Amino acid sequence: MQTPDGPRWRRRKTARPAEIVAAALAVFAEKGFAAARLEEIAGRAGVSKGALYLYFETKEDLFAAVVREAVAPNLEVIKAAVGRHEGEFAGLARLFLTNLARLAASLPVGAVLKMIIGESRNFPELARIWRESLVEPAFAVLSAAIGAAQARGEVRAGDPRAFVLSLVGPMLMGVLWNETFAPVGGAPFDPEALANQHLEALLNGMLTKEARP
Amino acid sequence: MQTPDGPRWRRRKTARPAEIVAAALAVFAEKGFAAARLEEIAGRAGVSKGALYLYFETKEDLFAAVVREAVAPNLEVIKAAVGRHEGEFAGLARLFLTNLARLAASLPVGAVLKMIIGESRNFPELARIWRESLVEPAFAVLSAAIGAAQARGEVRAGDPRAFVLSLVGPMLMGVLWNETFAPVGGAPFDPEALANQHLEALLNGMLTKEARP
Amino acid sequence: MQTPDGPRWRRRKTARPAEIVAAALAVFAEKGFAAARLEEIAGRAGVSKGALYLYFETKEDLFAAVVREAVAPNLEVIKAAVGRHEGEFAGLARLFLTNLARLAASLPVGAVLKMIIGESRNFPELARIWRESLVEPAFAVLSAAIGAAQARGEVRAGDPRAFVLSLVGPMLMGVLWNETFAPVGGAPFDPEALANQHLEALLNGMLTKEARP
Amino acid sequence: MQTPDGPRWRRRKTARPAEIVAAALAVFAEKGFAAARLEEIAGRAGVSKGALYLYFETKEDLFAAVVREAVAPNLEVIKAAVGRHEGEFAGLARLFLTNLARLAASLPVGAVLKMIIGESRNFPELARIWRESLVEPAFAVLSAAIGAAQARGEVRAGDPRAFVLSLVGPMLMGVLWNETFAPVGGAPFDPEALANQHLEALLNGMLTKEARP
DNA sequence: AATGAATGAGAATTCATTCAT
DNA sequence: TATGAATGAATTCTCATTCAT
Repeated sequence: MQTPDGPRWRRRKTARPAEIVAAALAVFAEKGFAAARLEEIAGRAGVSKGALYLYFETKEDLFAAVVREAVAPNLEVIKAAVGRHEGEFAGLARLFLTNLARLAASLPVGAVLKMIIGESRNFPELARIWRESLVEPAFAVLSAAIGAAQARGEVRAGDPRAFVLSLVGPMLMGVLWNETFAPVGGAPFDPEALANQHLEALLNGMLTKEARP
Repeated sequence: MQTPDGPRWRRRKTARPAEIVAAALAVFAEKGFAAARLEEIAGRAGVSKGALYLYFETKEDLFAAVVREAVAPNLEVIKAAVGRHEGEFAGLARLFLTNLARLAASLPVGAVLKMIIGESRNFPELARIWRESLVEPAFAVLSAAIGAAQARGEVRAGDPRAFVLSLVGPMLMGVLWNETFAPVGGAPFDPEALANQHLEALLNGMLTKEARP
Repeated sequence: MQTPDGPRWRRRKTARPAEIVAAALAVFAEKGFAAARLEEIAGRAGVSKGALYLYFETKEDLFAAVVREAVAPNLEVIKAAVGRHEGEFAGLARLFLTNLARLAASLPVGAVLKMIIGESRNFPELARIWRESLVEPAFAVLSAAIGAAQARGEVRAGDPRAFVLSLVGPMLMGVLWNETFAPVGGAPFDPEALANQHLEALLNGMLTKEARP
Repeated sequence: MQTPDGPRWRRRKTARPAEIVAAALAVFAEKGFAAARLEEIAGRAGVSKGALYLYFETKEDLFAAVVREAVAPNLEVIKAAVGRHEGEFAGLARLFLTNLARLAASLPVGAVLKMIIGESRNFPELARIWRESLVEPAFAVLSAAIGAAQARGEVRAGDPRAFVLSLVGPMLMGVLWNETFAPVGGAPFDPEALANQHLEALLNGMLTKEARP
């Protein structure tokens, strides 16, 4: 069935599942799980409806694959941060947010986030996977680093987990904003600019030295 | 669910719509529009499926009512902030976040936010209503205040809109977190504590004076 | 409950069933049984939906009343014809068609006819009532008269029942036409003019003497 | 209804729509639009409910297809008559009624007629299509022929359109009778016999020469 | 492997009928 | 009597899933 000089065709075949998952991510993120139609996913992936069932047992199974797939690249960001446990907290923070901004530029972070938020109650299993394999590890790494920095007198007193939200919240809301309001006329945020400005403000204070009490 | 010898139902023409909208908000927020079943909404509101149609023409119409209804209480927060246009920016920021935290304690802010984010692509009209009647006004008030404070040398240089995200992003992510991960074992955030800690850190700097470059 | 000088009110009450039946005839004729909504009938009769059930057990019961009611006045036409059994056939035919035309001018003959035709398969009982109490008697009277006239050498040979159709068919199609095509731009037929012209043509020949073979 | 060891269904993409339309015509004619259940149509067509939606968007759409489809064969009758514009009117009349009788023998003319009459008020658009594409053209051809015959002194004076009703009314009432009363015990009319007898009577007079005034 | 016609369970919607008022 | 809010069975329509081709 396969000509020795025509590997293009075989490539295609191997890539099918990934193409389907990519199309599915787009549709699930846009419409939500229930409103997403398999026909549209198949169409965007360039295959027939029936073909989906050659690779995935059910719609839910496909959704699970999408979610699991989406975890992987994000793990890189954490690992990149984890690799530099030592040194000042500011450096870690900068590294983390910068990587997040870079990620947002190349991958549909907003879409994934929206999907997770939107479907967590309908698919607790997946929310758990996501939380346990990605979110909690990230929180743990960052809040541990913050705790250590506090012990060194480097970071002000306070709940480390809340500080994590202080750090990443604006970034995440930024990508969610782009996902939610940009399509209806909202000016989008540039993740990188947002990361830089927020970092300086949060670390050093949004108020000027003169304005502080 | 019902006393066997009591009346099978009771006339509640005036109270019904609000009860239905409340039940619908809960279900739509939990499941999303498409996965929400009218039977469940009716059940939670204590009426029959058919009764919904006495007050709302379609499922979509009910959803629109829910979304529109949810705007009003949030507008209060903005108005409360607008009342104190003068004075230092720090005061306005405190007032705003505090009100937001108070709101989150009494109303399902996270649920509403999640609903808007999740369905914005499926119901652009409603996303537009939200943006125009609530989100942009809030952004406008806050970024104007920030711009003025910058002119007075009170706030550091930077894009005022990005600063708005720096200010409210952690709060919003906090309520979204509670909505998303609390049901699967995530420790919830207390909105008030989050607001206070984030305010002090953002305004004055998360790093201690000694740690600053 | 009734002032001695205000019999209007009592009248109203007594008239209720008749008013309802009249409204129901109009709606059933216009929409057919299944598409007719009790709410519309009630509205046109100026009563509430619930009030219908004070006078009629079910929608079907109301429909039966309408059909039965509609039989009565038509019976008059037949009786008027029956009263003149003797004399020439032409006289009987004229009398019959003229009465039919007069009836059509004062009562919704077309609507009733349409209703009967449209619902006969869904309500065989009613079709049977209609046929046995009105249509067959009319056919019997007319075809008997035709048979007698044939025996007298007054009417040409042929199936008397088919001649009945020849006689009344155009009139009935005329009222059906007015019911069906007049609302979408068809020029309506005047029953009386139709009756007169058809009578002369049918009885004496549509072709002129010269044109006959 | 199905051999237990045969395939559960068979692909019939091309044949299906016509089969469905035929089944739908039968059910719509019998029950009327509103009372017709898609399940019954599907059942009679030998497909599932869902399959209907592969070919027709809605119940109304299917009904429209049925109505539109039913125009075509009837047009043949008119065309056949138009082909003989010249010659005596009697010949045209004979040709027309004979074709109509033949049509009634092979196609459910009565059912279609009943459907149109019954639903004209609920679907004015379809009544308009029927009137404009079939009924008025037929009326125009026949009344023009009658007018010409009158000018030649061949047909007695009178409104040509009314004469058209005189000509076709009995035939149409005959097929409607068969549709309406035959199922409840009424003796059916034979269209061909009816056509022949009516033609002779109408053209030459139902009364014998001796009986004429 | 791949297609897409066909299925059928499930959800929104309608409306005759009931019943608290 | 009279009302009309409330019910729930019935019907249309959708779409994940299956399976003949």
